[in-house]
Amino acid sequence: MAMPGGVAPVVAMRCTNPACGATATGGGGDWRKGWPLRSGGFALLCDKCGLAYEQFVFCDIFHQKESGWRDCSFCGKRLHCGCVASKNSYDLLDSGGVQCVTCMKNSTAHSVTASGQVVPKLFPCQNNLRFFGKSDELLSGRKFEQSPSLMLDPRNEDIAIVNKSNHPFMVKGIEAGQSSSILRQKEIENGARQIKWEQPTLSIGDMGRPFLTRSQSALEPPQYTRRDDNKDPTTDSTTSESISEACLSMSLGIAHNGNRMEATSTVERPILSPTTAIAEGRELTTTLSPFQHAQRARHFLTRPPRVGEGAVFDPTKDIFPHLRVARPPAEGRGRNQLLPRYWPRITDQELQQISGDSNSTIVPLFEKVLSASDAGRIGRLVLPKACAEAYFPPISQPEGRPLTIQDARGKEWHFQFRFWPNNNSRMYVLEGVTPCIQSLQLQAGDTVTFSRIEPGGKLVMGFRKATNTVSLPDSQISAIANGSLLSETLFSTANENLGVADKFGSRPDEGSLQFLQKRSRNIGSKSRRFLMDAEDAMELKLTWEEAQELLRPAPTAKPTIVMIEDYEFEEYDEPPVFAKRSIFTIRATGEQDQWIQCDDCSKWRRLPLTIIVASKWTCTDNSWDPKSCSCSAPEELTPKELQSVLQQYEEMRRRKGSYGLKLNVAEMDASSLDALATAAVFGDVGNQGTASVATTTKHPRHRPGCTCIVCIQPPSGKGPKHNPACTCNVCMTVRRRFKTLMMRKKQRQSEREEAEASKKIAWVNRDEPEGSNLSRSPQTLDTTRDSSDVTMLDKVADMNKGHIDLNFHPAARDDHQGQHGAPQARPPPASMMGLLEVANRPLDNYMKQNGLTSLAGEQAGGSSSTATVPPAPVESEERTSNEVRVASVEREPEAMAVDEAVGDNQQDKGVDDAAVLDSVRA
DNA sequence: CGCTTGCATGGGAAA
DNA sequence: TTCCCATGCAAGCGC
Repeated sequence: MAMPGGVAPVVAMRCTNPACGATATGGGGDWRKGWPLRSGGFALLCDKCGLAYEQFVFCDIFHQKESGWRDCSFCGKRLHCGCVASKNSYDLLDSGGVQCVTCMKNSTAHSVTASGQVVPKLFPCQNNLRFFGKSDELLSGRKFEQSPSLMLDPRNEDIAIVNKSNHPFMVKGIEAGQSSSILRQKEIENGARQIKWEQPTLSIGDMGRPFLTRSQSALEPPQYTRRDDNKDPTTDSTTSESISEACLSMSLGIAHNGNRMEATSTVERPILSPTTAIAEGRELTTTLSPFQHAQRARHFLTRPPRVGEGAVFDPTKDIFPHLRVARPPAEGRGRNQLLPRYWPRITDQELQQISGDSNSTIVPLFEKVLSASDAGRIGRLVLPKACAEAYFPPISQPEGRPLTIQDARGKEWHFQFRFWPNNNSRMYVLEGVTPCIQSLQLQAGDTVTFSRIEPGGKLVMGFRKATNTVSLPDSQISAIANGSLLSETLFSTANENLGVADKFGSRPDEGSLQFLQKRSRNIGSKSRRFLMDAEDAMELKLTWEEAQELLRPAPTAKPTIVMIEDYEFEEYDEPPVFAKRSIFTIRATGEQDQWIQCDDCSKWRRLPLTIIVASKWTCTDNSWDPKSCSCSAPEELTPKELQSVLQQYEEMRRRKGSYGLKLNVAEMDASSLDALATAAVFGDVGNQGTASVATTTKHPRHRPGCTCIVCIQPPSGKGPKHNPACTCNVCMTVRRRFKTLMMRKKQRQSEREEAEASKKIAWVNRDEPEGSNLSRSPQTLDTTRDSSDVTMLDKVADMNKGHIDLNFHPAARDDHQGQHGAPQARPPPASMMGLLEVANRPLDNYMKQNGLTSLAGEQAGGSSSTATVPPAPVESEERTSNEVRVASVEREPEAMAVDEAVGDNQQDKGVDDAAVLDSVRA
């Protein structure tokens, strides 16, 4: 395209940060989106200046992002962020910063630099004329005298050309391909968003301010003036117009141009590039939310929009019908506008599935992520007040009215729609949802969507299992905010491994999802309103296991010992720190090492156990071993050893992951102690191998290797602080459950005693001398299992299925022994840490080495089992790693049994831990 | 004793 | 500061 004035532009991008001003030609820089420009689009920042966008985070119309406050660039007045945007308490400045309302009145003839320097208004501007950069420099011309530059707004693809006369002018749609490709590449490289710029129906800048530019053409004088100065008098009745209102006027204006009034969003479809709308959805909702249009324009509208006719804003429909984008509800009569987290995210495919082949159309109303109480047995689903009042029949009495809602399969569910008076307000609930929830197998974290079929107005509900999503465009910020996606993101890795599909009404891998949802519940519910950037979400693509591997107690943290149910726990006041992943190994001597990989040469170096290394570590940081403080130094481990260690490490992680994923929710309750059992397993392994991987699930407040109950629970940040006499609900429930279990156990045992009376002799013949179980060495266990062992293992397998067979108890064997000998006194109750001492010698060694209080030792006095257990033998070092691995695999069911058994044991210290261990190790 | 029901409470998001 | 809403909790009820 010929450039105006015949100037051959040099494509260059200039950092909009006045403090930086770096210019890159040809895309050599690394650019990112900066602060929003009042005229739409965003400033352009280079990586050189290192200016994070978050530093300029501001509140948009929907308050999706807040940073608390900003200072007026003129007077320094502190402007509190948030609602001030919609109240027009400040105005955005293209050079960054904001301008308070007072200064706005005085600044019509000014422009301003970010530093607060007031400069005269820059230049007469034609349509779409825009300036990015330091206005003072532009005026002085010192930067642009020598070479004309193009400054590109990454969103707008509008190019401001500055020629020697310092008159920038905008060229739309040209060179954008070249320049935007740079940005596109950078965006993709950064992984922040998968933005596709290929199909700009209009320029991207128009996407960000879809109607502004076009209307500016019609409405604005050819000047670079404040938006507020160019209000459409027919629609702007107030002196303080927000961006959205400006957009409203634009949309209506376009609606007048031939589209139906109702279809404010229909109007947008041909305007918006779907891909861009997705990518820039946040800005889209900021500047031009159809829902906001609907809200604001409600009094203009005479008919509700019809989804099936394309009335509902659906930026993905044309090209990405399968993408899930939060759609603002098409309508709403509620006084309050619907929060984005309730915006339905129904794909067209799902809409099609609901409506079937009929001519009916679906109006997505809202959705809600089920909370624990929603999905619980109580059968009440709390409805967002605004949604209930907007979309459900009005009710005046707390008793409410019956409501029939059809699910996607056509089945009708009858609920009671009612409310409770609550703080001079109402709390709306759907009662009787349990059958529906159970039928659809919904759980906390899943999402229920509510829609309406038109004509007829019948309510329909769909559901969506909490699952992973593909790339996370900004437009789904609202979805992130609603928590489900957060949890989805958090556990996306596991989900991806499972190949979980997200289908409307489908049933993806339920067991795994249950696991994930169970685990994500605590996070999701608490983080429901958390707000993250897509980048943050990317960063959080970790499983809990992975996250915990990176969490360590702060080096300076001193734990305080608290007693809970007679067990000692370490409590750290300081938050955990993120550490580089390391591998702990145990030698045959019991000595443990920490291995860490150099980020430069990838060699593994030995570190002291107590060292916590930050995210990046190289050999040169190895001040503990002068021989290995250089990348040129040879690796201490032989390749074979290294391979063995890494294999075990990966195997451990893999098996641990798959093990967890196989469990259902109920099992997970008990198996949260898997680390304990796994540690026990590998503790044996450690005795058998040359260098074994010491596994642990690290709680952020505890040291590596700690296997106490706190460590093996998610890092909630709040450790148990219950005392033995605690009468809180949890403790009472736990005790009650234990009591029930014990009663059932006794009942079953008495029943089975009769049934098994005929088998006594056979069992007697098979029984071994007292204490044989505990006195066995691990290798004996592996190699000399007799049939009774097999039987026991079968029972262990049953336990692994989630059924805690309380009859399977060494006490039963004792009973058998008692049949042919003197009745034996029941072993004194052992502690969980007694189990640990038996099964986890190396870890205990580790704890001692690290000066940790030996919980096992604390409990050993009262545990006969620990007293009778000989030290785990050290196996020959000739044993290969493969053998070690096999041994660990064989013992995995036992570990799982320990999970269950110990899990129950926690409920009451009186449980016969030693007996459980007997049975597990038998 | 367990379940249901109705209300209270408190954290946190929104205004 | 207001208000939403997830959840706790106690009273009532039925088995």
